[in-house]
Amino acid sequence: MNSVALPAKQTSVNIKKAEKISKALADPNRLQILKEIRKKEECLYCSDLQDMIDLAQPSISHHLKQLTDIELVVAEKEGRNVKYSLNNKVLDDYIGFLESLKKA
Amino acid sequence: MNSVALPAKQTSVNIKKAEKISKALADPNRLQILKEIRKKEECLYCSDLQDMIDLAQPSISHHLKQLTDIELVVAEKEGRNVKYSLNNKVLDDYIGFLESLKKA
DNA sequence: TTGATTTATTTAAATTTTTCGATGTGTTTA
DNA sequence: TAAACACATCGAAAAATTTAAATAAATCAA
Repeated sequence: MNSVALPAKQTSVNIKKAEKISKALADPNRLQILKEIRKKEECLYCSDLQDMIDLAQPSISHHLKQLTDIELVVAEKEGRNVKYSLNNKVLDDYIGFLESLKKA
Repeated sequence: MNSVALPAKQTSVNIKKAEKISKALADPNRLQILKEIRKKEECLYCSDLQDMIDLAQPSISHHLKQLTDIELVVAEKEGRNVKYSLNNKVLDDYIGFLESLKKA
Protein backbone atom coordinates (compact mmCIF):
# COMPACT_ATOMS: atom_id res chain seq x y z
CA MET A 1 0.00 0.00 0.00
CA ASN A 2 3.04 2.24 0.02
CA SER A 3 2.03 3.87 3.30
CA VAL A 4 5.50 4.64 4.56
CA ALA A 5 5.98 7.58 6.87
CA LEU A 6 6.76 10.54 4.68
CA PRO A 7 9.72 12.76 5.39
CA ALA A 8 8.97 16.28 6.57
CA LYS A 9 7.31 18.13 3.74
CA GLN A 10 9.80 20.15 1.77
CA THR A 11 8.71 22.48 -0.96
CA SER A 12 10.36 21.76 -4.28
CA VAL A 13 11.01 25.48 -4.50
CA ASN A 14 13.74 26.77 -2.23
CA ILE A 15 14.67 30.38 -1.65
CA LYS A 16 17.05 30.52 -4.58
CA LYS A 17 14.47 29.13 -6.96
CA ALA A 18 11.74 31.35 -5.52
CA GLU A 19 13.98 34.35 -6.03
CA LYS A 20 14.46 33.47 -9.69
CA ILE A 21 10.77 32.94 -10.31
CA SER A 22 9.89 36.15 -8.49
CA LYS A 23 12.42 38.04 -10.57
CA ALA A 24 10.93 36.60 -13.74
CA LEU A 25 7.52 37.80 -12.60
CA ALA A 26 8.79 41.21 -11.52
CA ASP A 27 8.29 43.01 -14.78
CA PRO A 28 5.07 44.34 -16.33
CA ASN A 29 5.99 43.19 -19.82
CA ARG A 30 6.65 39.65 -18.71
CA LEU A 31 3.39 39.60 -16.77
CA GLN A 32 1.64 40.84 -19.88
CA ILE A 33 3.25 38.07 -21.90
CA LEU A 34 1.95 35.51 -19.41
CA LYS A 35 -1.53 36.96 -19.65
CA GLU A 36 -1.43 36.80 -23.42
CA ILE A 37 -0.27 33.20 -23.30
CA ARG A 38 -3.22 32.44 -21.08
CA LYS A 39 -5.69 34.22 -23.35
CA LYS A 40 -4.71 32.26 -26.44
CA GLU A 41 -6.72 29.09 -26.68
CA GLU A 42 -3.85 27.57 -28.57
CA CYS A 43 -0.30 28.58 -27.88
CA LEU A 44 1.28 31.89 -28.54
CA TYR A 45 3.84 32.80 -31.15
CA CYS A 46 6.49 35.32 -30.43
CA SER A 47 5.42 37.42 -33.40
CA ASP A 48 1.92 37.76 -31.93
CA LEU A 49 3.45 39.57 -28.99
CA GLN A 50 4.92 42.34 -31.06
CA ASP A 51 1.40 43.62 -31.72
CA MET A 52 0.49 43.51 -28.07
CA ILE A 53 3.58 44.77 -26.34
CA ASP A 54 5.25 48.05 -27.10
CA LEU A 55 8.80 46.81 -27.21
CA ALA A 56 11.35 46.09 -29.87
CA GLN A 57 11.68 42.48 -30.99
CA PRO A 58 14.98 41.82 -29.22
CA SER A 59 13.48 43.04 -25.96
CA ILE A 60 10.53 40.68 -26.26
CA SER A 61 12.89 37.87 -27.10
CA HIS A 62 14.93 38.74 -24.04
CA HIS A 63 11.87 38.67 -21.78
CA LEU A 64 10.73 35.36 -23.21
CA LYS A 65 14.15 33.94 -22.53
CA GLN A 66 13.88 34.89 -18.87
CA LEU A 67 10.55 33.11 -18.65
CA THR A 68 11.81 30.01 -20.43
CA ASP A 69 15.11 29.89 -18.55
CA ILE A 70 13.27 29.20 -15.31
CA GLU A 71 10.90 26.90 -17.22
CA LEU A 72 7.82 28.86 -16.25
CA VAL A 73 7.17 29.03 -19.97
CA VAL A 74 7.90 26.24 -22.42
CA ALA A 75 9.13 27.05 -25.92
CA GLU A 76 8.54 24.67 -28.81
CA LYS A 77 10.01 25.35 -32.18
CA GLU A 78 7.56 25.04 -35.07
CA GLY A 79 9.12 25.80 -38.38
CA ARG A 80 10.44 29.31 -38.11
CA ASN A 81 8.04 30.18 -35.32
CA VAL A 82 8.23 29.34 -31.66
CA LYS A 83 5.18 28.33 -29.71
CA TYR A 84 5.01 29.34 -26.07
CA SER A 85 2.92 27.82 -23.34
CA LEU A 86 2.73 28.00 -19.57
CA ASN A 87 4.30 25.31 -17.42
CA ASN A 88 1.67 24.86 -14.74
CA LYS A 89 3.92 22.76 -12.57
CA VAL A 90 6.49 25.50 -12.00
CA LEU A 91 3.75 27.97 -11.19
CA ASP A 92 2.11 25.54 -8.79
CA ASP A 93 5.41 24.81 -7.07
CA TYR A 94 5.98 28.52 -6.68
CA ILE A 95 2.50 28.95 -5.23
CA GLY A 96 3.34 26.11 -2.86
CA PHE A 97 6.38 28.00 -1.69
CA LEU A 98 4.30 31.12 -1.10
CA GLU A 99 1.75 29.12 0.87
CA SER A 100 4.55 27.83 3.03
CA LEU A 101 5.27 31.40 4.11
CA LYS A 102 1.94 31.55 5.86
CA LYS A 103 1.62 30.58 9.49
CA ALA A 104 0.74 26.96 10.17
CA MET B 1 -30.00 36.53 1.22
CA ASN B 2 -27.67 38.76 -0.79
CA SER B 3 -27.69 36.41 -3.75
CA VAL B 4 -27.30 38.99 -6.45
CA ALA B 5 -25.56 38.04 -9.66
CA LEU B 6 -21.91 38.80 -9.16
CA PRO B 7 -19.94 40.80 -11.71
CA ALA B 8 -17.28 38.93 -13.67
CA LYS B 9 -14.63 37.85 -11.25
CA GLN B 10 -11.78 40.30 -11.19
CA THR B 11 -8.67 39.64 -9.17
CA SER B 12 -7.93 42.36 -6.65
CA VAL B 13 -4.37 42.20 -7.91
CA ASN B 14 -3.80 43.75 -11.31
CA ILE B 15 -0.60 43.65 -13.31
CA LYS B 16 0.83 46.74 -11.68
CA LYS B 17 0.20 45.40 -8.21
CA ALA B 18 1.48 41.95 -9.14
CA GLU B 19 4.64 43.54 -10.47
CA LYS B 20 5.23 45.32 -7.17
CA ILE B 21 4.64 42.22 -5.10
CA SER B 22 6.86 40.15 -7.39
CA LYS B 23 9.59 42.76 -7.09
CA ALA B 24 9.30 42.67 -3.32
CA LEU B 25 9.70 38.90 -3.44
CA ALA B 26 12.55 39.02 -5.91
CA ASP B 27 15.39 39.19 -3.44
CA PRO B 28 16.90 36.41 -1.32
CA ASN B 29 17.22 38.61 1.75
CA ARG B 30 13.59 39.61 1.66
CA LEU B 31 12.54 36.00 1.18
CA GLN B 32 14.69 35.10 4.16
CA ILE B 33 13.00 37.81 6.20
CA LEU B 34 9.61 36.38 5.29
CA LYS B 35 10.74 32.92 6.34
CA GLU B 36 11.98 34.24 9.65
CA ILE B 37 8.72 36.04 10.26
CA ARG B 38 6.94 32.77 9.64
CA LYS B 39 9.21 30.83 11.98
CA LYS B 40 8.61 33.13 14.91
CA GLU B 41 5.57 32.02 16.87
CA GLU B 42 5.14 35.60 17.92
CA CYS B 43 6.15 38.44 15.69
CA LEU B 44 9.58 39.42 14.64
CA TYR B 45 11.60 42.41 15.72
CA CYS B 46 13.90 44.11 13.30
CA SER B 47 16.84 43.61 15.65
CA ASP B 48 16.32 39.84 15.55
CA LEU B 49 17.04 39.94 11.85
CA GLN B 50 20.49 41.40 12.24
CA ASP B 51 21.62 38.09 13.71
CA MET B 52 20.10 36.12 10.87
CA ILE B 53 20.91 38.16 7.83
CA ASP B 54 24.35 39.26 6.83
CA LEU B 55 23.55 42.83 6.01
CA ALA B 56 24.07 46.21 7.63
CA GLN B 57 21.19 47.62 9.62
CA PRO B 58 20.19 50.25 7.01
CA SER B 59 19.97 47.53 4.38
CA ILE B 60 17.68 45.40 6.48
CA SER B 61 15.58 48.45 7.20
CA HIS B 62 15.40 49.15 3.50
CA HIS B 63 14.25 45.62 2.70
CA LEU B 64 11.63 45.72 5.42
CA LYS B 65 10.35 48.97 3.99
CA GLN B 66 9.85 47.36 0.61
CA LEU B 67 7.85 44.60 2.21
CA THR B 68 5.74 46.99 4.27
CA ASP B 69 5.22 49.47 1.44
CA ILE B 70 3.23 46.90 -0.47
CA GLU B 71 1.59 45.80 2.79
CA LEU B 72 2.79 42.23 2.47
CA VAL B 73 4.27 42.77 5.91
CA VAL B 74 2.69 44.82 8.67
CA ALA B 75 4.85 46.89 10.99
CA GLU B 76 3.68 47.77 14.49
CA LYS B 77 5.69 50.07 16.67
CA GLU B 78 6.25 48.79 20.21
CA GLY B 79 8.32 51.12 22.30
CA ARG B 80 11.56 51.48 20.48
CA ASN B 81 11.14 48.23 18.63
CA VAL B 82 9.01 47.41 15.62
CA LYS B 83 7.09 44.18 15.37
CA TYR B 84 6.66 42.65 11.94
CA SER B 85 4.06 40.18 10.82
CA LEU B 86 2.81 38.77 7.55
CA ASN B 87 -0.35 40.10 5.94
CA ASN B 88 -1.97 36.91 4.70
CA LYS B 89 -4.52 38.75 2.62
CA VAL B 90 -1.99 40.36 0.33
CA LEU B 91 -0.22 37.04 -0.16
CA ASP B 92 -3.52 35.30 -0.87
CA ASP B 93 -4.53 37.96 -3.36
CA TYR B 94 -1.20 37.57 -5.10
CA ILE B 95 -1.63 33.82 -5.21
CA GLY B 96 -5.06 34.44 -6.69
CA PHE B 97 -3.48 36.48 -9.43
CA LEU B 98 -0.99 33.72 -10.16
CA GLU B 99 -3.80 31.16 -10.31
CA SER B 100 -5.55 33.35 -12.84
CA LEU B 101 -2.59 32.93 -15.17
CA LYS B 102 -3.39 29.27 -15.55
CA LYS B 103 -5.67 28.06 -18.30
CA ALA B 104 -9.35 27.80 -17.46
C1' DT C 1 19.51 29.98 -54.84
C1' DT C 2 17.69 34.40 -53.49
C1' DG C 3 14.99 37.07 -50.72
C1' DA C 4 11.72 37.49 -47.00
C1' DT C 5 10.43 36.10 -42.34
C1' DT C 6 10.97 34.75 -37.53
C1' DT C 7 13.62 34.52 -33.61
C1' DA C 8 18.16 34.86 -31.05
C1' DT C 9 22.51 37.08 -29.75
C1' DT C 10 25.78 40.74 -29.04
C1' DT C 11 26.92 45.15 -27.42
C1' DA C 12 26.31 49.32 -25.17
C1' DA C 13 23.66 52.90 -22.95
C1' DA C 14 20.12 54.17 -19.60
C1' DT C 15 17.78 53.05 -15.60
C1' DT C 16 16.86 50.70 -11.36
C1' DT C 17 18.23 48.26 -7.34
C1' DT C 18 21.27 47.09 -3.64
C1' DT C 19 24.31 48.26 -0.19
C1' DC C 20 26.39 50.81 3.60
C1' DG C 21 28.46 54.86 6.19
C1' DA C 22 26.87 58.81 8.34
C1' DT C 23 23.39 60.85 10.56
C1' DG C 24 18.65 61.77 12.48
C1' DT C 25 14.58 60.64 15.40
C1' DG C 26 12.24 58.71 18.99
C1' DT C 27 12.48 55.69 23.29
C1' DT C 28 14.22 53.65 27.30
C1' DT C 29 17.46 53.42 31.11
C1' DA C 30 20.80 55.04 34.36
C1' DT D 1 19.35 65.01 31.82
C1' DA D 2 22.74 62.06 29.56
C1' DA D 3 23.87 57.86 27.49
C1' DA D 4 22.45 53.80 25.16
C1' DC D 5 19.39 51.60 22.07
C1' DA D 6 16.28 50.63 17.98
C1' DC D 7 15.09 51.95 13.75
C1' DA D 8 14.69 55.27 9.68
C1' DT D 9 16.53 58.34 6.22
C1' DC D 10 20.01 60.43 3.22
C1' DG D 11 23.57 60.23 -0.11
C1' DA D 12 26.69 57.96 -2.90
C1' DA D 13 28.97 53.93 -4.95
C1' DA D 14 28.48 49.31 -6.93
C1' DA D 15 25.77 45.87 -9.14
C1' DA D 16 21.97 44.24 -11.77
C1' DT D 17 18.33 44.94 -15.12
C1' DT D 18 16.11 46.84 -19.16
C1' DT D 19 16.19 48.42 -23.66
C1' DA D 20 17.20 48.69 -28.59
C1' DA D 21 20.30 48.97 -32.72
C1' DA D 22 23.00 45.95 -35.30
C1' DT D 23 23.66 41.60 -36.66
C1' DA D 24 23.37 36.53 -36.92
C1' DA D 25 20.98 32.18 -37.62
C1' DA D 26 17.40 29.37 -39.15
C1' DT D 27 13.45 28.47 -42.02
C1' DC D 28 10.27 29.21 -45.68
C1' DA D 29 8.72 30.73 -50.37
C1' DA D 30 9.51 31.90 -55.08
